[in-house]
Amino acid sequence: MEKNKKTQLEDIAAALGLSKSTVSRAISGKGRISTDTRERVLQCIKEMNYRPNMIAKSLSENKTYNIGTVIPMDSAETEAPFFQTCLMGISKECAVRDHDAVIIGTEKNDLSQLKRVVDNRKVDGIIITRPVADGGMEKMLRENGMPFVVIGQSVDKDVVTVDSDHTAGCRELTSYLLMSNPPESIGLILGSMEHTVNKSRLSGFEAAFAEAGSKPSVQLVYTDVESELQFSKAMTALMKQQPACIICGDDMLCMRLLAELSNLGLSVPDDIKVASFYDSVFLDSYLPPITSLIYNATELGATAVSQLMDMLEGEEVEKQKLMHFEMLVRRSTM
Amino acid sequence: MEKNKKTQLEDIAAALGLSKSTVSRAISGKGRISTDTRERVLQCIKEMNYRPNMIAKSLSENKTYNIGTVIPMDSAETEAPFFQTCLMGISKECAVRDHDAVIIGTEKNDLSQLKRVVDNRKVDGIIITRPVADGGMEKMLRENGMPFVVIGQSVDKDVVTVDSDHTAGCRELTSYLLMSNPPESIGLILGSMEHTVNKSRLSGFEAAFAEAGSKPSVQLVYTDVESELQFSKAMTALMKQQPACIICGDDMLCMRLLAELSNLGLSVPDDIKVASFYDSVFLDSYLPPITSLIYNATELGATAVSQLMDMLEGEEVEKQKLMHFEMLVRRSTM
DNA sequence: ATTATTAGAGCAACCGCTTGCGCAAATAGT
DNA sequence: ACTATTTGCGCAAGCGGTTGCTCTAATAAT
Repeated sequence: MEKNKKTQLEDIAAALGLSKSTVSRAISGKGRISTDTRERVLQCIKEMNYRPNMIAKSLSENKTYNIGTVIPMDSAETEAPFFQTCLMGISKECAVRDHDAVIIGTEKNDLSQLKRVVDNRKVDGIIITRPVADGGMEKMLRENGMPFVVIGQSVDKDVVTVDSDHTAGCRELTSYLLMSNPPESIGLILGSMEHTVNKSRLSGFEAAFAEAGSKPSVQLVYTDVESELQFSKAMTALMKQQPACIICGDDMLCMRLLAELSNLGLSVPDDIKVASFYDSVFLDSYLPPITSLIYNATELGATAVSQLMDMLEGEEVEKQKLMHFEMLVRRSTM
Repeated sequence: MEKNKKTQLEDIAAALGLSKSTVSRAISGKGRISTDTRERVLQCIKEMNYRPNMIAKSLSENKTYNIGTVIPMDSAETEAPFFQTCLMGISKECAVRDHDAVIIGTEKNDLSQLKRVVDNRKVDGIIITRPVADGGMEKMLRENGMPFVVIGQSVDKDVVTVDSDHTAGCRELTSYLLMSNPPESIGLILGSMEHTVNKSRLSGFEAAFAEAGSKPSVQLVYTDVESELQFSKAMTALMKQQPACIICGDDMLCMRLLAELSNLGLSVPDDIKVASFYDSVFLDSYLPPITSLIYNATELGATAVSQLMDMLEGEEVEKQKLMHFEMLVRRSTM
């Protein structure tokens, strides 16, 4: 296990007959330095394959070059592809900026992991994905002076958020369905209202009806993603109203709905039309392909990182940034 | 933004009239120290709410207290719940050991992210989840003297791996089906053979037949998870053989299979039986519930971290650790 | 030609913690 | 009672970068 020491600042300084400071400045481009030496240094760095020791850099700059990402560990939530896709965007954008993403798994109302990371000063800032409404995390982070960005909505209008425009998306989708279906035949099925995202969706749904001068009649709020019993009951109640179209809040619900419909002998789109949020691999490979609002989770993650990075660099950032959905009309609603 | 400096070693040393070194030793318990002062220090730390600066600790100890986790970023793979669940186990176990998990998203055959993290010395070790067979990563890591553990299989019998025993699991499942179904009616549907895990599954499948003194006849290896066209074609070919049971390599395939069967008007388990690997929320909430091999991804992740940690501490660790599946017989095969 | 200014580079302190070494006091050995 | 050990603690040198300040040489200004 003879590990030949990594080359360090000193080495390349020696090789060029310069001092550490000069080399350091050549790299960062911060102080005053001649373009000539600068290039010589950069050249030498390449040749000697020098990579700075980020830990040392961190210590002296008081920056970690890490950002924390809190993701829920509750099993049902965890399995939603959203978080993982989002994580990819975060990871990618971090890499671009020479940062890294450390994950912070949190269980409902348990801030201990987050606290640990904050106390240990392991990150420069934090990204919260899909917060539950109580805002406990935000409060804690603020108290500890830790900058953060939320992916989703926040009750506090002062926090920086990035979100898909669920309200507009759901409104657009609903309006589209209202064009060729009677208002009383359109149903909505959502996950728990504990997640702010579902509130947004609901308000878009209602807005579309308001615009059309009518009111929703068939509607279902399905509040517990984990309980199969509750889902079945809710489904039965919903189907009794004989909706002609159903909008699903997410693709997990949609898959279960589709299975249920198939059990009932109803075929899509002939007997009933179905549309959903988010475009996981399920929805476009399903037969028939499902109309959906395309949800670029990767982009959301990447944008959140950008916002956070800008904050850390002291720039003014746009609060409450909203990304547009793309509505993809497919066979399930034709 | 007036951030009152965090209390540091010096402060608590001053408060007690001791030196930094003594306090440091009191914390780590490494040097020689009287139990009396030790307790006083610990007490004072609590009172002054001291948390060591991990960066400084890292620099002097030459340890990062971070472990890297490479996860695939290819969209289809990414959406598999496996990785995320696994990540939860990793995160949890890291926390227990006061470490953190940094994520390394990699796209097929692109080692650049991994290289960046390694070069930057951001981690003490790395966990690779579900490697593709070529072993490029492993080679790179070895060359850079970076310790690692693989979740899955490796071609190199010298690397430390943790995996569910897919061979045994698939054998058990197949044997169970062979008890009440004719051998020629059992089909298998797998993802790409590029993933070693599918090889293991296949060999377990074959082993069960061998034990029963017969050979598999209906069999399908579905090699491209992303191509819907290929999936359809493969399905058609499979169904032509009129299997009475189908084993799916993972729950994603299973969901698609179920959708397809439903389209064909076949009902489970009356017309055809279905069993699968991994127990995502899909499989047990589906109607009927699907027989499956329960795959504790969280435990896999946690175990990988333990193994890696032990390696880093210089202990001997068990190579090729295998975790048992639990077979859960449900209605889909009754 | 002489002075004022600036550009280029080096010295050394610092970031906050660990640790090898040294020294005095306490304990053990004979 | 006197030396040999051991115990408890402090000093100061790292770890590998960054950065404020200083100094000299080069350029600009008068």
